Amino acid sequence: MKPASRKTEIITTASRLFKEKGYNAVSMRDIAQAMGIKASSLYNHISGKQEILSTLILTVAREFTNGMEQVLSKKLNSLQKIEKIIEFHIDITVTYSEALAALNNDWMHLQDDDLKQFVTMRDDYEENVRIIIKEGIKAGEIAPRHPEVILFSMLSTLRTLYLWYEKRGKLDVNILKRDMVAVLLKGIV
Amino acid sequence: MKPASRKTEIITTASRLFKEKGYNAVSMRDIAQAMGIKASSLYNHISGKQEILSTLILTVAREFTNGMEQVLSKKLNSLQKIEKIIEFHIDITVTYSEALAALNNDWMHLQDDDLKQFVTMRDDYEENVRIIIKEGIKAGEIAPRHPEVILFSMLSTLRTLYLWYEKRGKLDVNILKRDMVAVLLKGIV
DNA sequence: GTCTATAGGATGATAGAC
DNA sequence: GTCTATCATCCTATAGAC
Repeated sequence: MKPASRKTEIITTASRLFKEKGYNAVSMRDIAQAMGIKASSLYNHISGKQEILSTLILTVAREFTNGMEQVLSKKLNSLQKIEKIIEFHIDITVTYSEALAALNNDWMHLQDDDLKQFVTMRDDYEENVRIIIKEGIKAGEIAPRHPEVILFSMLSTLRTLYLWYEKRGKLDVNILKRDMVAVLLKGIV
Repeated sequence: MKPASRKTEIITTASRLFKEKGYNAVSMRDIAQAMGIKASSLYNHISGKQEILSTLILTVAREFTNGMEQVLSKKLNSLQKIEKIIEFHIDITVTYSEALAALNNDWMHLQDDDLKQFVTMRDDYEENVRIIIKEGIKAGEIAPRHPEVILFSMLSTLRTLYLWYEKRGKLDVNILKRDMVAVLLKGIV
């Protein structure tokens, strides 16, 4: 294991604590204590608490945006696109499971331009999934149900996967992808 | 509209603010200001901030427990039970949409016995759904996929419905129930 | 790169007047 | 039932010694 930079260490330590208690319930003293140093020492590596939050959230948000761009750039039908989306969601969840807690629960504590960037990325992302679902319904690949219900059901499952992945972490990622695609696409009946 | 008691007014005001920013980011001064009074006046009606949180969360948690008891008391097959669960989740979401934010995101800030009560109710609830799914698989009513994937997919969709219900609030509750049952049971294909 | 000390402000809660 | 005044504590962040 290569020794991570101090800044990286701060961010990963903070993300673990944010996941447990949320951004506002974790103090700079908490983060420092978990690292065995004093709160004031943190400021030698980061500009403040906000930098931790925006680094965490925007890094992962950009991963989602990249994943979506990859999917859109390929010649696939709607169902294949949705399968790919499910798969890269699972990949991102496995890689960034702690940061996803902050992204889901603490994004509203971002400030100014960071907040705007995040909201734009999130809305664009959602709109792209919405378009894919509507195209799929029009093409007869997806059942003609309310597109918003499909969109919501799919995204809420994928967005909260991080909460659940660790508990049942023994599950192989490929089995998870296969079963998740099956459950979301074909239901449980 | 009957004038709600001051205590009720505090709790509903707080729940709205908690939903926007989370328990720890909302101060007693914020709650008071939203009601047009001073923070110190709140303490004539409630014992403290913790009482607001535990009232909010435990009230809704008991609704879920009641709903589950109702379903378990009836002679239904597994699929019928799951349909009923989806339906009462939607009913609770419509009635308590703001409190559900606190239940989902701020339950870890409950203290002592309130925290224990909540965790017990949540775990019991989850275990009951798990048992129903496993029975359904055994009876051949539910597809033989990983029960934990089914459990998670269903509960994560239902638990975060509150986030989404208001945005698309025009949607009729009965249409929502019908489409949600269809999407969760039969998938989107 | 970490420390001690501390500034400057917000927070939950209480006491007591009206 | 609400107010003003206040306490004790916590918070983020900075200054400066080592």
